[in-house]
Amino acid sequence: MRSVVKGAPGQAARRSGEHPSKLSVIAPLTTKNAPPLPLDEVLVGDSILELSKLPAHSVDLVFADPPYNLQLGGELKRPDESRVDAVDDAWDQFESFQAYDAFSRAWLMAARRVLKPNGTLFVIGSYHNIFRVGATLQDLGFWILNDIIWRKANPMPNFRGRRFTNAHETLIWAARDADAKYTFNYEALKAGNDDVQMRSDWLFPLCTGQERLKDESGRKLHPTQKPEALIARILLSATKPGDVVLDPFFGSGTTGAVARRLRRHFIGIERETGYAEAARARIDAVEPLPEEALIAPPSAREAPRVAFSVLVDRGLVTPGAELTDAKGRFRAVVRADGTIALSGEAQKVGSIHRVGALAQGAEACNGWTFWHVEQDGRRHPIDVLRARLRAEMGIAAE
Amino acid sequence: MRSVVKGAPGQAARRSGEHPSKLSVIAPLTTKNAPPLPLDEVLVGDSILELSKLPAHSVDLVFADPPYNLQLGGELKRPDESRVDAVDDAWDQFESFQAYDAFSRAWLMAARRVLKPNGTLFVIGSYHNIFRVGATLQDLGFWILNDIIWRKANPMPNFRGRRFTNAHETLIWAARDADAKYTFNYEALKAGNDDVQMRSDWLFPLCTGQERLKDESGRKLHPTQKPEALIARILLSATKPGDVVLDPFFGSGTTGAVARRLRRHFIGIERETGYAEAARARIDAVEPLPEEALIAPPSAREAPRVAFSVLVDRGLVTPGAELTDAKGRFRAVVRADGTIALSGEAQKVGSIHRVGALAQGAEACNGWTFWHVEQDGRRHPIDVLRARLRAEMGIAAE
DNA sequence: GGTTGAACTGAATCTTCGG
DNA sequence: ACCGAAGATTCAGTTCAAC
Repeated sequence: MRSVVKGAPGQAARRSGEHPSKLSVIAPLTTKNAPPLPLDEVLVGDSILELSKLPAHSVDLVFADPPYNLQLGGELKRPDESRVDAVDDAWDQFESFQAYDAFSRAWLMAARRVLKPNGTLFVIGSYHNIFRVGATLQDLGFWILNDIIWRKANPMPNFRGRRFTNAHETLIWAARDADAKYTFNYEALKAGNDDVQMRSDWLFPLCTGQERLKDESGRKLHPTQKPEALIARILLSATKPGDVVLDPFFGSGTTGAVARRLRRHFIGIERETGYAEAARARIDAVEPLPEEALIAPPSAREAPRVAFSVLVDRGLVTPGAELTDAKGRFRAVVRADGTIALSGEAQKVGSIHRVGALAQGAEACNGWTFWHVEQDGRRHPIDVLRARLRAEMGIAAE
Repeated sequence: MRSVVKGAPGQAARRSGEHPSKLSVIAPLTTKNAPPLPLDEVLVGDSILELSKLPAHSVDLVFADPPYNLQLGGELKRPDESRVDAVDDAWDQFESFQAYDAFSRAWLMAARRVLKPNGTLFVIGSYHNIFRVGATLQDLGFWILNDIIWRKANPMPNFRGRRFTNAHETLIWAARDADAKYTFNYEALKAGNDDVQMRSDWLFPLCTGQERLKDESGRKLHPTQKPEALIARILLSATKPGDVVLDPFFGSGTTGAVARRLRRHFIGIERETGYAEAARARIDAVEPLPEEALIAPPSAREAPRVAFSVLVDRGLVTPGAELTDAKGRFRAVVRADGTIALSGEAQKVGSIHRVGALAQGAEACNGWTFWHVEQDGRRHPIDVLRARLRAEMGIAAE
């Protein structure tokens, strides 16, 4: 069985893939030694083993919700597959930490191999494990971008009254490499947050009620099912539609359900057949959102570059026209080649940015917002003209 | 020079000391190899060296704000071209993660030796260092009780729009040993938190304005001075009056100032003479709170929750009376059922807390301290009326 | 004296492209 | 890889000068 999200695997991968030149057009995701990406599937098996079968540099985001503590029954294994014995005295606690670190190291290394060079990783944990996971991922070369706090709106109280209510969990967001050009949908997040930057502390309720998967007897299916809103915030922050999201501890499949709804591809790895099957059924029932609902708001960073000279060429600014700053303190004249000349005693010629900086005695200046033209008796930043041209170009392109 | 907080060292230590049977009554804090505790002093020197000179098992709490190892790149400018005054001090520079881990291990081991068996440690950090510190302290045998998030009310934004606003720092609270019978003032914290358990996420503004120490030229004295409210929350949570609080990275002496105000003893260790001297002067200027203000509040059982409606029922507030905030900007009318109605165009009815929040456009509000009544031409918070009622009820019960 | 607005500031791992 | 230039980017405060 296979849940297929709209769009063939090849298309999606090509859309968001790095190094397109290295990929064959016929079989874009196949190399001699690696099978194609099992997109939108739940792989049943050991995380580290399954990760090792996937091609390198093939996923955009890893979301991981690894086991939190050391009392894992038979689940915790060393990289050599030997089992870690449960221990409870003080000396063996140290031994257990070491074993947990080896486990973290193994899956983080495997995940890092599978990540695209510009990919990022989110991992969630509590104070029991997150410090060890964080240190380990730093040691492996991941570059932390943020730590993020999931503030629980409705945490479980501390029944014995001996500690603070454990009302949060910690996420670490890290790039594969320090110099990665990672995806971060800054403008969209800000627009959805009352036009202020999204902070590193996120408030969400626990996964309860209808959203919480139940087994036949009405008991919760999975002990640590995460709220979909939390995963959605992650995918909307650090991926684009069509991107590939891998979850090596898939559990009840929240990552897959959210990915399908948001039109991202997913790859799930889950060791227990029961969870994997429940996840597949859950994901199949998800209706992807209409594509219009996922269109990102315009991002200045991603808009095509338009040189000031093009505005002159197209006649939106006439050579000889006068530019001023917002308050009319500085003046400059537009030249036919798209440079401008500062008016006054010391005439300087250069780009809108350079001359704007010179006028203010600053090191740098965004000429698009600094310089204004007068139209209909009012001053407008020349950025307005650029926006007008971009709009025309967009129409022309269609 | 020596700042002396009320109470002789020996008395205080006896009051809060573990294992009194092991201490001589004549010289309670002196053993053959260890000098007496330098209470309420700032020791100038290397943290690890100075810690090693102190007697073992002698302090109740360690608060540590170690270097964060920020690893900043070039300079950063705000969108308005002003320069961000970064932490570029030599003491924050480490060769590698390995070097930082060795440093953490050394000071944590030294701190652990000095802690009483039932003592606890708070350490604060950011994602740059906190994961390493957390893993190290677990390795050393500390037992984590909580991680705590300081949510900054007014963090510095992310100027380049490439990450989430780094709006929090992380504290780890750990016991010296897993079986420690540590101090946790659960009832007091709950009572001061509108009778709900104190959560692991704390909201405080940065240390700015009058509280921030400045040098002769008006620049901030120390780059990372912490808000007193944050340290006060820690001392009120995990120590009792007379306890000994040690801060191995004393800096501008916030821990000492708060300890003195709350009638705890402190020991500060600071490497830089300039900071140590400023800290001493700062602490000397602190007036300890009256002892009555520090007596542990009656437990929740003794001080039953009093609903606002009971104040109305008992006639301490009359239906129809007007409530205002401290500055008289918002007004509300008391209704007979104990709800209040916001005055103005859009009348809102609800609890004192809810309507207070609505008035300010805030998420939450403590109506007891927000709303005031006018008596004898002066405004008093309605919390005063609640206190009066509780006093009457107490008398009635006796 | 009160009000308004500009200036300043805070533990920050803070860009991208083309030559 | 390095370098220079284009060009994108801020929130909640406090302080202080100007009215």
